[in-house]
Amino acid sequence: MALEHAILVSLLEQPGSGYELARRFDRSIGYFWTATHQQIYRVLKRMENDGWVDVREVAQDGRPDKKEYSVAEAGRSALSGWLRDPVEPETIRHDLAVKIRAVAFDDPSALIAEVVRHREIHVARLEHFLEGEKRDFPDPGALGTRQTLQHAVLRGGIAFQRMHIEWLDDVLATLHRLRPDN
Amino acid sequence: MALEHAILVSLLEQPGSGYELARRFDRSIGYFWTATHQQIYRVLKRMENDGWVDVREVAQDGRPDKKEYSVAEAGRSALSGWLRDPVEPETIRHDLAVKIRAVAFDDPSALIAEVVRHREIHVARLEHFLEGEKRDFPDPGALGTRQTLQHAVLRGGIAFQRMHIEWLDDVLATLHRLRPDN
DNA sequence: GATAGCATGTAACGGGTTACATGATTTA
DNA sequence: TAAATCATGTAACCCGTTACATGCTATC
Repeated sequence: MALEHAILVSLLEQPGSGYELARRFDRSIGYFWTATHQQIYRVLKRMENDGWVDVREVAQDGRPDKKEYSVAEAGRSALSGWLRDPVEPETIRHDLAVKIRAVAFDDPSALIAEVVRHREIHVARLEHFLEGEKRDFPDPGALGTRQTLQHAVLRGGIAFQRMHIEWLDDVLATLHRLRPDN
Repeated sequence: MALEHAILVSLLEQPGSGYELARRFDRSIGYFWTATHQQIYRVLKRMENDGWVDVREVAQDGRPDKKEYSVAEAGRSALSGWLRDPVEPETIRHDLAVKIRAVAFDDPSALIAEVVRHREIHVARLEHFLEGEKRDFPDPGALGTRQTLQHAVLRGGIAFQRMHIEWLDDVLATLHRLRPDN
């Protein structure tokens, strides 16, 4: 499990509330990890109980109060220990691949639309990532350590989207070859 | 959720026991989906209760009896309906990416070994996939529908491994640039 | 005699998803 | 006045992981 560690990294980069963390998981952290606010609040509470994070009530005007979390010493060393533990490479669970093999027992036409839809989503994500790259890392030669690492992770997200788009093109060509009448 | 649908596809390709399904999930289905025998037995029981699969007790000599499952009509139409429903593209959850960003607050050297380890695992998986390709699809021009689709899925797995290896090389170069003394 | 393979399960735990719930403020 | 944003949570359900459990047969 890395959600708690992803939260620790994000809070080390910048302390913030559960709500703010949820927004970060929609943006930069979303390049490699997703989490909903429900998950985040649940884990934050556990981390608070375990002494991994400190909380500070912050009054705001024109907005609800918030709880600002920051990393405590125990959290820092928990992260450090985890960094030294091996983690498993990601296992693939790809619904589309199941559907592709299922087409052998069904009509391909419905799947073609679905593959096109997925392709569009990956193209949109790629564009979003490329915009983020242009905005946040315009001069890759002149980055600090933190940004150099963030950029390397973002390049992984970009490569992931590009690979998907190419593979989906391949799948589409294959599906069309199955029915030349289409 | 696609485990039950992956099982349906596998049983359509070839009826079999829970044990046999578990082995298939270690092999060809493992290109795009993983599952343990515990999961499979649990889901098979549910599918049996729902009338998606039929069971037949098969006595064997020199081996324990087994329950051979095959797809029932209700299972076939459930799969057909699912094929027509949109599924979400995979969300990325990448522990290594969390670790990479965490390095900004820790020593990079431990991570380098971990990245090298991951790279080796992906190289081994790539080789395994390429062997499977050579063995099962030696003449891609002369495949039936089912195998053409299986091959397309396998090409996705191959592309996934290649992308990973390239990205991990990129990450390693980045980490080394952070510490030119290493 | 020990290990590996065949075959089927139960139980406990934690994580992820979805739905539900509240309440204030700002903007269209 | 309706919708969007800020902010925090509870509850239920299912899925995936890990550990435990049994017992037979074939091979080394």
